[in-house]
Amino acid sequence: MPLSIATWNINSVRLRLPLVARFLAEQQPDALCLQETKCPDELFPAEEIKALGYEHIGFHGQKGYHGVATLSKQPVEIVEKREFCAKGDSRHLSVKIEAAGKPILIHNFYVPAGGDEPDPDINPKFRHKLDFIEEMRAVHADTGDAAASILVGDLNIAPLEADVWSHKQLLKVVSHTPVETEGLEAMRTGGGWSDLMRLHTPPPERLYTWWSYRARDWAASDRGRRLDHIWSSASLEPVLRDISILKEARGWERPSDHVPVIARFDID
DNA sequence: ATGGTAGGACGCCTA
Repeated sequence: MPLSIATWNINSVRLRLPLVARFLAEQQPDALCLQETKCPDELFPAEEIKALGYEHIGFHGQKGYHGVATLSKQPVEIVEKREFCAKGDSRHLSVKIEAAGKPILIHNFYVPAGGDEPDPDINPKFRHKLDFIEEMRAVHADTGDAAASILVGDLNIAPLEADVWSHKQLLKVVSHTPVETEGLEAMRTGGGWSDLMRLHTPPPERLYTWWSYRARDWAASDRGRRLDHIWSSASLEPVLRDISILKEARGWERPSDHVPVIARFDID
C-alpha cells in the first residue's frame, strides 16, 4: 500500500494556512509534519485543517517561537513531546501511524538555528544547537515496538557539500560548519538512520529546501541549502518509491523560506 | 564587506 509523508517548515501556520490548504489539496500526503508553527496549542487552527481532510492532528506549540505539528488523514497516536536541553522549547513531536497493518513511528523535529556566530564559547545559541544534536543521539531508528521509524524536520544543517550553493563560502556559516555537519552525520549513522533524500538523489547533484528571504531574487541567485530532511530506519529503504522537493512553493504568494519535501513509499 | 527580509507581537528577539 502507498504511504506518503511530507515535511515543511511553514514559518507561522496561522499566517500560511492557505498555503497548507493548497499543498494538501495538490499533493495529498498521508501525513504532513510542520515546523515553526509559531502558535500556542490553544490557538492551533485544528478545525480548519480537519476540514481539509486531515482529521488527526498532533501539535506541540508555544507562543511566538518554534512549534511542531503533525497532520494525518488516518488516526495517529501521540507518542511523545520530548523536551531537549531542558529549555522548555516545543521542538519535537513523535506520533505512531499504521500502514499495511504495521505501526510506524514518525519523529518531527525543529532543530535550533544556532544564531550567526559559529563559536559555542561566545554564542549560547550555537552551543544550544550543538547540545541539541548531541541529545538527539538518544533517538534511534530501531527502538520501541514500531515496525519502522521515520525522522523528518527542519534540522537546520546542510550536511554535504552538494547540500549548499557554495561549500567553500559556507564553511564558516552556521548550518554548514564542520562541527555541525559532522555532528549531525555521526548522530544519523549512530542512530541507524538512512538519509532518504540522498539515497534517492546522491551527490554531486545539488539539493536545496531553503532559500533566504534576504536575496533580491531567490530563484535567480539560487543560493539554497538543504536544511530539511527525511530519514528512516533501514527497513524502509527498499520500499522508498520517490522523494520530491516542491521547489515551486518558494514562489507562492507570501511563501515560507522553506519548501515541502515529500517521501512516497510502497509498504509491503 | 555588508546588509538584505520575514513573523510575532508591539519593542526587539529570532530566523
